[in-house]
Amino acid sequence: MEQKRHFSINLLEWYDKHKRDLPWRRHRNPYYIWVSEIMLQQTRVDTVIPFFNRFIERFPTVEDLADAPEQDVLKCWEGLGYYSRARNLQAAAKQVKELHGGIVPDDKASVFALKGVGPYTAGAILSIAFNKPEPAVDGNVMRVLSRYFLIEEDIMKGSTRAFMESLVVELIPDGRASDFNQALMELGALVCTPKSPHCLTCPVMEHCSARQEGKEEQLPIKTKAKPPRPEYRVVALVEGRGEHSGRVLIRQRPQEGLLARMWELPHLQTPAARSGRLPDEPAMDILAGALLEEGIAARPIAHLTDAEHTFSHIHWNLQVYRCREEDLPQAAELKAMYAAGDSGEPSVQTEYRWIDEQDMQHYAFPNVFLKILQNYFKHSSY
DNA sequence: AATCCGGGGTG
DNA sequence: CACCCAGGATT
Repeated sequence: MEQKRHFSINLLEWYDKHKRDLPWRRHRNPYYIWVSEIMLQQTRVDTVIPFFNRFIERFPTVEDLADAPEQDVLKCWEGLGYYSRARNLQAAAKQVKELHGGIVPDDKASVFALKGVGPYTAGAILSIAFNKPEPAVDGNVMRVLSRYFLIEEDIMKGSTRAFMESLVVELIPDGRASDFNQALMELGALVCTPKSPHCLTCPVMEHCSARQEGKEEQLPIKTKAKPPRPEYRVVALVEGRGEHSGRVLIRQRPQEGLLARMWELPHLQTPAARSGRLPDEPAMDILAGALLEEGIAARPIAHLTDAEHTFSHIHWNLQVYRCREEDLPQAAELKAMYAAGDSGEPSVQTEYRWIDEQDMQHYAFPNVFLKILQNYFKHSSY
């Protein structure tokens, strides 16, 4: 069909002139492409660039990544979000080292078998790094195609994605899979933007069906995500005394689940007051009780700050209280009990550490705790 | 097919 | 501030 031919030819011509100079485009190194594609999942190019440069500097090869301590990998990912991407990437690096001698495989089955690599990323690696005619359909691509071809199906449906993938395969010009897939995404990022697309500078405007129908702003059709549910939490920022003077208490999150194995300030969920936020006195009482139960010898002193953190499905409302380490004999005994007591199950004991500002270098925190800690150390004059 | 995973940008 | 961006794993 003429509309398809026009699209492929003009898009490629545009890309040859407008392609951005990006760190992972300076070499055709499959490892660079792979790392960049994982980072670019749900994350914008401008955000990714500094993280990518630091990551490659720290882990120049697949083997360096495979052999690194996981905490180093998480620390390098700190602030980028979706930390399972980092954990999966390292697990996959170990796969590549052991199964493929450290060489990123170029066959579909092997690439798809890598941890953290699904249909999109497999297609991106195979096409961009190895120029194989595989589709790499992400949000950008679905937006561009839904507009140009006036596809009014819900892009959240698997069947719509499958249709788009078959369409891309038809559109890839012989021998140009790498450039073509990158061009599609580049157009979505720079021209065919979610809001107010820049149709007047678009290389394929002439035969764009949505543009002709005046529907470009209405596409793509997409079911809305559910709003995140609110959660209310009280957080303890425990200031050490005596041998812990000038340091604060942090703990490591559980091995699995949300923010797995990252570090944080001790906190617990509380019921929501009518206004959401609990009044200080009850919140401090709850926190005091919880700290004691955890075997932490500390007492809440005063409200320090509030913070928020939004995940895709949860919205944390955090009330942070400055607490003071106490040497309560009861607490010490409780702590000893907890340490010695085992319920028979191989449960991992929560790790607690006392850290100062410099020690933060060694621990990976979610942004919300990173900011609370940085702000605290900046203003505290111990 | 539905749910669980962060963080930043735009208007 | 409301709204947007969305791949992969798991169940």
